[in-house]
Amino acid sequence: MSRAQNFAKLDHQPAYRVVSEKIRHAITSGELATGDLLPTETELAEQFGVTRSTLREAIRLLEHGGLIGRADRKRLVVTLPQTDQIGRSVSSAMLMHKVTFRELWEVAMGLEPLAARLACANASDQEKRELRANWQRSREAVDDHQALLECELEFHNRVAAATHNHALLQARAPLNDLFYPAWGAVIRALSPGERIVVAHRHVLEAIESNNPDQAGLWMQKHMEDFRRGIEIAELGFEQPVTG
Amino acid sequence: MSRAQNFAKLDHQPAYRVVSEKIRHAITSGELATGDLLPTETELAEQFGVTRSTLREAIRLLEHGGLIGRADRKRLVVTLPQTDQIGRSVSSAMLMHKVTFRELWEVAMGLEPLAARLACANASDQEKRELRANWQRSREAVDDHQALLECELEFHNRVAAATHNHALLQARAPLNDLFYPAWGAVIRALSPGERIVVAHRHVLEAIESNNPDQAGLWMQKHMEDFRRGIEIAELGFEQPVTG
DNA sequence: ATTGACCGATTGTCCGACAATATGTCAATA
DNA sequence: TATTGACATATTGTCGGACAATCGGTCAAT
Repeated sequence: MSRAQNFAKLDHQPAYRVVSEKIRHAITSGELATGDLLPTETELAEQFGVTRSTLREAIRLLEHGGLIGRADRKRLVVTLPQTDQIGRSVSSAMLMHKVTFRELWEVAMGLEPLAARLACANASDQEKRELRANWQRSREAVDDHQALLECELEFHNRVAAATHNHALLQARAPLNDLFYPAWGAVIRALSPGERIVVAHRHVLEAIESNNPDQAGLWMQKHMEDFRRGIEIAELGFEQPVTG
Repeated sequence: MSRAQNFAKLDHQPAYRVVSEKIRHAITSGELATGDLLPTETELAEQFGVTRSTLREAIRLLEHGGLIGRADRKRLVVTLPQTDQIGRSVSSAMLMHKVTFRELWEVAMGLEPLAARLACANASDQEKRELRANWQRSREAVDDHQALLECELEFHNRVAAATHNHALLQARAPLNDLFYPAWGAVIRALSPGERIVVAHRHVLEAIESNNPDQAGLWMQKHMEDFRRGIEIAELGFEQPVTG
C-alpha cells in the first residue's frame, strides 16, 4: 500500500435523507410537539430548498417510523409512534433473521412473568375487571380452539397493558406478532384448554389479590407449559418462527 | 340512527404504500432473498405500472426499515435489518412516549439477568475471553468516569451478544440507547467504580464457570445498584429519560 | 337543519429532463 | 503486463411543471 494520504471517506448523504433527519430532529428535540400540523409540502420544500418530489421521499422515511401521519388524509401532522406499528418493523426484522421459537420463548420467559408481577402493583380496578371478564370467556371457550387462542392472546396483552409500562409493551410486541400466533398450532394439536384456563385463573387471582410472587410464578409455569406443548406437538422448538 | 345499510369504510391506500407492501411481502415471504439485487428503478416502475417518483417513495418506506439498501450506492439490494437500526426507531418512539427511567429499569431487570443466565450456556470461548479482557480494562479504568462508562456499556452488550439470541438483542436495544447512557451521570456523581467492577467480576466468573444462577443473581444485584445510584444521585427515577 | 353548488388548497400521481456517478470496453502507454 | 486514459452506457438523485381527486369552507336554496 502506498501510504500517501488516507483521506476520510466523504459521505455524500442524499438530500432526502438530510431533510428527513432535520425534520426528525425537530420532532424528537421537542421543537415540534405531538399533534402539531406541519406546513404543506410545497411550503416545506421551499423552506429546505428542494423539490416537492425530494421532500416527499423524506416524508416517507418518517412516515414509516410513525413519527408523522395524516391528520385527515390531507395535512401532515406529528404523531406519536404506535407500539404495534414499531412492533411490526421489529417482527419483520426478526422474521428475516430467522429467529427461532426458542429465542422468542426465552425472551417471553423474561418478560411475561415480569409483566404479571408489575401488573399487581399497577392494574386499575377497571383493568382487573376486564381481565376477569376475559377469563370467564376463556373458560366458556375451553374447547373452541379459535376462540381460546384469541382469549389467550388477549389475556397476555391485558396483563402487559396493566403494567402501564410502555417500554415493556414495546419490548414484548414481537411476542404478540410471532410467538402467540404460532401457539395456535399447539392448541389445535393438543387441546390444552383446561390447563390454560387454570393457569390464567391463578395469574388473575394473584393480580386481584396483589400478590406479585404468585403472579410471576404462575405466569412462569404457564410459559413452561408453552414450551412443553410445542415440543410434544413436535412443532420444531429450534425452527425459525414463520410469519 | 337510520339503520339503512352500514357500508364498510373503503380504505383507499395510496399507490406508494401498496407497492411498498408488495415488495415487503416478496422479501419476507422469501421470494427475494437477502443479498439479491433488485431491478432498476425504471424497470420496477414499469412492472408495477407506476412512475419512478411513486416507486421511489415506496422504496423510501422500505429503506427506513432496513429491508433494502444500496449495494454500491447504485443498485438496490435486499438487506438484513440491523439490530441497531431497528433499535433506533424503537428508542425514538420511547423518547416521544416519555418513557421513565423506572420503566426502562423494570425491563432491564427482566432482560439483563436473563441475558447473563443464557450467556452461561451459549458463550463461546472467544466471547468469554473478550468479556474478561473487558473486565480487565474496567478494573484499570475504575476512576476514569468516561472510560468506565464505555466499559460498562460494552460489558452488557457483550453479555447479551453471548446469548446468541437475536430476539433478546432486539428487545434490549433501547436499553443501550437510553438507559445506560444516562447511567453515565450516576458514575460522574457517585464514582461507584469499585462496586461496578466487583459486580462485573462475579457475573464474568459465573459465566466462565457455567453457573447460570450465580450469573443471573449478580446481574440482578448489579441492576439494583443502578436503581439505588439513580435515586441517591437524585436524577429523577420517575422522570422521562432524555435522548 | 339539510342539501347542493362552488372555490381554493393540498395531496397523489404522472411526465420529461439533466447532472453526477458507477460500469464496462478498448486503445495507448510505460 | 499492468496501468492509464478516453469514451459510451446505465442508473440514480434531483429538478420543474402538470393535472385529477379530494378535503374544507362558504354561501345560497330548500
